This record gives sequence, structure tokens and C-alpha cells, in this order.
Amino acid sequence: MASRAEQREQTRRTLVRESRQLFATKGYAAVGLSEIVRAAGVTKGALYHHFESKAELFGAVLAEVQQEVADTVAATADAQDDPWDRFTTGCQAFLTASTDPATQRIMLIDGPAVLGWNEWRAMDEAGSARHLADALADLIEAGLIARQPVAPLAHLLSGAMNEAALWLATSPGDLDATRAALAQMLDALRAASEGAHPLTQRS
Amino acid sequence: MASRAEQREQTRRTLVRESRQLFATKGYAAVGLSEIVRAAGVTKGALYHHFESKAELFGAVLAEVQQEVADTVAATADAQDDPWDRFTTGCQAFLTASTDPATQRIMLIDGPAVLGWNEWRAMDEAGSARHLADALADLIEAGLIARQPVAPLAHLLSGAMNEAALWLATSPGDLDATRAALAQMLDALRAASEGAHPLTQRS
DNA sequence: ACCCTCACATACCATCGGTACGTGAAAGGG
DNA sequence: CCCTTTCACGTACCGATGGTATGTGAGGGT
Repeated sequence: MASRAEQREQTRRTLVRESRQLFATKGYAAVGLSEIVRAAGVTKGALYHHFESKAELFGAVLAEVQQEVADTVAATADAQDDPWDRFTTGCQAFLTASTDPATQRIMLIDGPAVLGWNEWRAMDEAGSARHLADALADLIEAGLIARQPVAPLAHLLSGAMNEAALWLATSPGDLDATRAALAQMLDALRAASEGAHPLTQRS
Repeated sequence: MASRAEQREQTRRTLVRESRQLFATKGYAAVGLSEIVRAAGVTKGALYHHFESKAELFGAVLAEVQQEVADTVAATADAQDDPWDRFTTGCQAFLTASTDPATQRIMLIDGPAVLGWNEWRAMDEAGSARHLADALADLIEAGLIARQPVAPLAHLLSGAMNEAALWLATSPGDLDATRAALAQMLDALRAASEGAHPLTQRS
């Protein structure tokens, strides 16, 4: 019926979809390959024909998750005309998207541990983190925040939002307070640029 | 020679010390129990007499690491008289302490994945994160930053510093720029309090 | 001197991630 | 239309892993 290429892709997608479900609910280490192939209706031979290892399968899942988050963030942010609004709205959108426990487990908890921080960082950079760095560069260019290297600021903000999202998953009642605190932090960033001198900090 | 209690504790400490070394360099998943017991000069029976599982052994290691970081941060911060200096100095001290790759691997990478985020968070709260929350509460009490819930702010800052430390491990040349960016973020926090109204955020 | 406790060692197990090889249907050439 | 090659899997199997059940021998109280 289906051509070989079609069948191949469908099997691969099934594998990714089912393993994503399992990784998200039980965590990477708690999911066995036998469980995955059973859910996908194939055998281990099929899995290892598509992926070199369990970790690489997880990598494919992670890439999918990050792509979705990045798309959501980008779509929400790009709807704003003002650069500053694009920035703050994008940050809040990321916070919202990352509050989903299934997304968290894969993207923030197991991601760095399974693939190593370097590889995880590279993938994050290709996802939503890129939008953050871009937005910061725009803000500097527009003179809305002080001229400075974007990388340190991007990492600080990225880490802040990641951790905040993880925390909110266990205490969702603090969502509004966290959004406000984040908004304040971002706002303070803008206010600092108006302080004329880019205050050089000792050490 | 040694009393039973002494022998017991010594074995336990050896187990923690050797496994910490291995976990730090190779990562939790890449270290086998056989490797650990060989390095410690005991057998698996001894390990499972002291710890219920590999994860619990890792938990003991993590507790030790976090205690050391917390002590360093507290010692550095408490040397400052001014509350604001205590805050900023403590943050910078945490950043410095967390830049060590061995500490990172255990405390920031494997920690959440092995023990789960909730348990990891609880341990972090008992460590350096507690000092952060305390310092923030002091600043609010002293009127140096706007009155607000401390928890959201603490998580945002904690996450920012964690991620920054991880990043610095791979690009240490950006240490000064990151310290400056962090100092700016903290400073902006103080500046925001002078804005009279504790701006209520919509949403 | 007795015996119980307990800090380990030994032997063993199920399951895991991973691999070598077999198989049968689709694609390509004559 | 047939023959051959390719390739997307399935099957059978492996070593190593985390974990357990049981043995053992030196404290240590009475």
C-alpha cells in the first residue's frame, strides 16, 4: 500500500510520538525500550534501525518539543508591533508554554542529564533561546536597554524563566505573582538603561 | 580496633566520597555500582546496607555538595555588614561556587533528573536557596526593594544564577560580563523600589 | 562464656540497552 | 515479467546493570 519512504516515516513518527508520551509521564530513565516498542507496535529492531541509541531517540523527542515551544513563543511575540512588547510578551509566552509538566520533564529535567548540558544548550539555542537573544539584540539596537553583550543577559533570563516554570508546576497558585515578578525584572532592565552611565561594576 | 559505630561511619563516608568523585566526573548514569564499590574497597552488600538504592546514595552526595556551597555562600555573605552588600556578594559567591564543573554535574544536571524536581527543590531550599530567600526578605524589610512575595523572585534569581553558572563552565571568558549583567539585574531590582508605587501588574 | 546483633561479603536474579543476523516485500534494471 | 538488490523491519541473543536473599564473622552487652 504505502511506499517504502512513507512507511518508514510513519514508523519513525509513531516511535517518536509514543516515546514522547512515555518520557513525559515517567521520565527517561524509568522508560524501557521494550515499553516503547510495545506502545509503538514495533520491535527493537525497528527502533534501532531509526535511532542509534535510546538517547538519540530522546534527542528527536526533545527537538520536537523545543520546536513546538519555539513556535508558540514566536507566534505570540510576532503578533506585537512594539519591540518591547514583543520581548515581554515572548517571555510570558515561554513561561506559559513551559509550565506544562510533560514539556518540563523532557525539556528541562531530563534534557540536560541525558544529552549532556552542552548538547542540550545547543538545541535550546536553536529553539526558543534564539528568539530571546534576537529580541535582546533588537532592544539594544533600539536603545531600550543598555548596550551590553547579549549572551550573559540571555542566559540569565533563560535560566530565570526555566526555573520559574518548573516551580509553577508545583505551585500554580503563584502564577500571577511570578508573572508580575518577571515583568518587574524585565521592566527594571529597561529602567536601568535610562540611568545614563552604563554603571561599570567592580569585579 | 575501631568501634562498630566508627567503622560504620567511615565506610559510609568512603562510599559517599568515592561515588561523589565518580558522579562528578562521569555523570550519574555512566557510573555503575560495581565501579563505586571497587573504588571504595567494599562490596555491593556494604553499599546496600547503608543506602536503599543508587539514587539514595546520590542523594547523600548531593546533600553534601549543597551543604558545602551553602556554607561558602553564607560565609562570604555574612562577612558583609550592609544588607544590600550581603545580598549581592552572596549571589556572586554562589555564581563562583557553582562554576566548578564537578559541582554542576551533581547539583544542577543530574540532581533534578535523578531525584525528581520536587525532591531536588526541597534539598535546594534547605541549602543555598534558603539564604537567598532570607536575604530577599531582609531587603524587603529594610525597604531596599519593593514589598512583594519573595518566593517568585527567589526562584527567578536562583534559576538565573544556576543557568549562568552552567554556561560559564563552557565559556569562562564571559565571567566578568556575566557578573556585570547579574549585578545590573540585582541593581535594577533596587532601583525599581524607588519607583514609589509597587506597580500592580495586569494579568 | 554466652549469644545476639549488625556490618558487611557472597551468590544470584530479572531486566536493561544494545547487537548480529535473518526475512520478506518494495524498488530498479534487463 | 522476472531477477536481483535494497532496505525496513523482526528474531534471537548478549553482557552488564541495579537490586536482593542469604551467609558469616567480629563486636558487645549480660
